[in-house]
Amino acid sequence: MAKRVTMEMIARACDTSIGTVDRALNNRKGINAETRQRIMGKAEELGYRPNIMASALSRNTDARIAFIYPTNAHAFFSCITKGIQKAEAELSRYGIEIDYINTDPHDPASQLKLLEELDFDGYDAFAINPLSSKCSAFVDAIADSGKPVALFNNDLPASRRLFYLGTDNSQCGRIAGEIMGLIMQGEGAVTVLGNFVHIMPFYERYEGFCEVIHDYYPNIDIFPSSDCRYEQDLVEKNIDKLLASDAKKFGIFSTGYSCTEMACRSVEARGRKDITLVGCDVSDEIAEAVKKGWCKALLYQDPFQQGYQTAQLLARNLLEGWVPEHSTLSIETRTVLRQNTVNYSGGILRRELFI
Amino acid sequence: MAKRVTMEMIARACDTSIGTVDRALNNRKGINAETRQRIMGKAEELGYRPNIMASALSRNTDARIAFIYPTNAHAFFSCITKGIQKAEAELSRYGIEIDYINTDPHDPASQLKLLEELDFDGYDAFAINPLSSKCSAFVDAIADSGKPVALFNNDLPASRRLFYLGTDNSQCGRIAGEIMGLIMQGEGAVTVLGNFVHIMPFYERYEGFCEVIHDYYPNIDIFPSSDCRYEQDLVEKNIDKLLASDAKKFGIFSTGYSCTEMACRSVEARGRKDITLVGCDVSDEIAEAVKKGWCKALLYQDPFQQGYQTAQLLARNLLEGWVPEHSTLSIETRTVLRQNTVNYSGGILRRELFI
DNA sequence: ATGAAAGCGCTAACAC
DNA sequence: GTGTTAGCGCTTTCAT
Repeated sequence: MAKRVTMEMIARACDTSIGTVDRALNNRKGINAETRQRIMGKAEELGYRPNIMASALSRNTDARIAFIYPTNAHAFFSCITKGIQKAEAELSRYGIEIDYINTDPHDPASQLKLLEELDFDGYDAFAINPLSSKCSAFVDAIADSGKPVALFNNDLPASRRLFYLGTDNSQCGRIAGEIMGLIMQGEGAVTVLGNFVHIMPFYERYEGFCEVIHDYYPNIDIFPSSDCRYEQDLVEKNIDKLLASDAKKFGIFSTGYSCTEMACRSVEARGRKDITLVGCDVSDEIAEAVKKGWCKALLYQDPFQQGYQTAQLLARNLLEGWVPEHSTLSIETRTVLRQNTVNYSGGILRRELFI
Repeated sequence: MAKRVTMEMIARACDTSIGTVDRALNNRKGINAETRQRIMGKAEELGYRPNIMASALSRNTDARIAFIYPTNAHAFFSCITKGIQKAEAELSRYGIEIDYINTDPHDPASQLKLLEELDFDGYDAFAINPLSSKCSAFVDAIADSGKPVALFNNDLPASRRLFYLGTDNSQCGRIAGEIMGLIMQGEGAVTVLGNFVHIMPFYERYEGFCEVIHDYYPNIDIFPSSDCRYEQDLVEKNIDKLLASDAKKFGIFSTGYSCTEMACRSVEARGRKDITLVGCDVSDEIAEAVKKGWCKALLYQDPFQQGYQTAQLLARNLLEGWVPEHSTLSIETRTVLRQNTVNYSGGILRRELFI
């Protein structure tokens, strides 16, 4: 092992005690400002890097991370949870504990209420999937108290988060546009389904999609579509409108899991494999539709990774003071086609086989 | 922190000393067989799990992993190295060191020679990308000595490796077939390029590809192609033959980075964007061809992950005795289209932005 | 074959 | 504000 620089070496070099070095290095109170400077300088000079194992061993008490995010029955959220749990299992050895604090995905207000009532002192770090821009105030308040807060799945760029981790929604839409254009060979009419009013990322996907169709496949017409909320009827109406046009080829880009499920049902009920359906997210029902050919491709946000990586990175910040170079961290959107739906089970990339 | 079971607790419960518990738990010599049994039983009963931090701290000396794999100038190999290096940086804190032992990718004999001469005693674990089935003997010899050996990128299923980690080549071919079928709308003629004689995985990709074309797109003809080795001329000849047919649409599946580069050049030189070219791996040149539309899609093996994960998992085995549930671990093949080539730079998924 | 004890590098509690 | 010291859970060496 390369000779490791220890706190004791710094103490000797500065002609002081290891206790004072500890105070300086860890920003504790009760230390003379210039002593701190001197020690920090020496540590830098010697290339000191804390031994996190000794640290965790000595601390002998867990750090707690609060994971605040919505859940419901859909696989998307349970995959996030599984990812966090995997990280938790790995991190428990390093004295990190995680609390799961869930609210309803469709009720931003309940998340805000929860944040208002939460005892922040009980936690050392926070990971939040914010449902509303009003969460910013809480993020900033926590950050002010010196504790790290990570955002995932949905960003609040104006907040003082340590980092945001998620997929690039615009690129998701762009890839969908590319697949659509390739399969439709640059001609026909398409429509985009989504719950645009309620869910911000859907709009970003829509924009990315339109950009690509516009730039690379200008002969494909984009039919304006009205919001689908969570209603099959509205989906049918939009598809009816699309099919009523005199185009030769038809395409549908569905920007979220719920409308993807509805679109799959609709295309299957109509028995129209000639329609190029491209969707988002994976569930067992959606995967089945892809296997049978009703849906041609899916864009996968890898929710498991979103949970796992957020937890891991936050732990790294806690354990070794790591900070990201970029405050926005992305998970690459994966493309799922018929031949790799087998990798997905319960809407999740099968982690018993895949790393 | 949940009350952790320590060696001291086991020692007390067994009315023996912590030193003896250490001997039992870590399979050291100099301990009575039944004492060992008793201690192991108690440890199991109490749910003992070693504290790897205390262990590493106390050991105060590094474990060494030998990484034996081929390299040349191509991005594919440098990405593997970058992945290993990332793992190394993370693992150095846990007393793990890595040695990089490289040979020429096209010279299996030199790798064998190296294995013959290597001092196995200098290492605690081994990660090997084997170039020949003759490596099996070394894998087994090392395994017999009780040290873990992981294989990556290329498997030797008959060997006594701890695990194999890589992509599913058959699925890579299947996905390529799917993309080809979708874009060609199920009709036309395709050929498959590769270096089949020398490189085993290429053949697996070929088979997967043919399966899908056969099962789902039976109206696409597959033209037999002769081996391309590393020669542009041979690629041109194969493509000439393909184009000489009376098919309306043409497709090319290229099974490795070198023939993908050559195929991109050929398609561009011919100015034939109508040819559906699907390739494997990413380099700057290949990415450029995708951006410009000469190549429609790439299948990416994520060499970075292959290196990174192999190192991480081997370390986990060393530090905490982890063993995989399945001895074959896969990295999911990624699909790269024009809209996500920007994520790749120097043939690698940009890790400064992407997790 | 077994036990005792000295650390590994750090934190936290206490003394000055 | 600073120094001292007792552990954290384990490995390793030295007695027995």
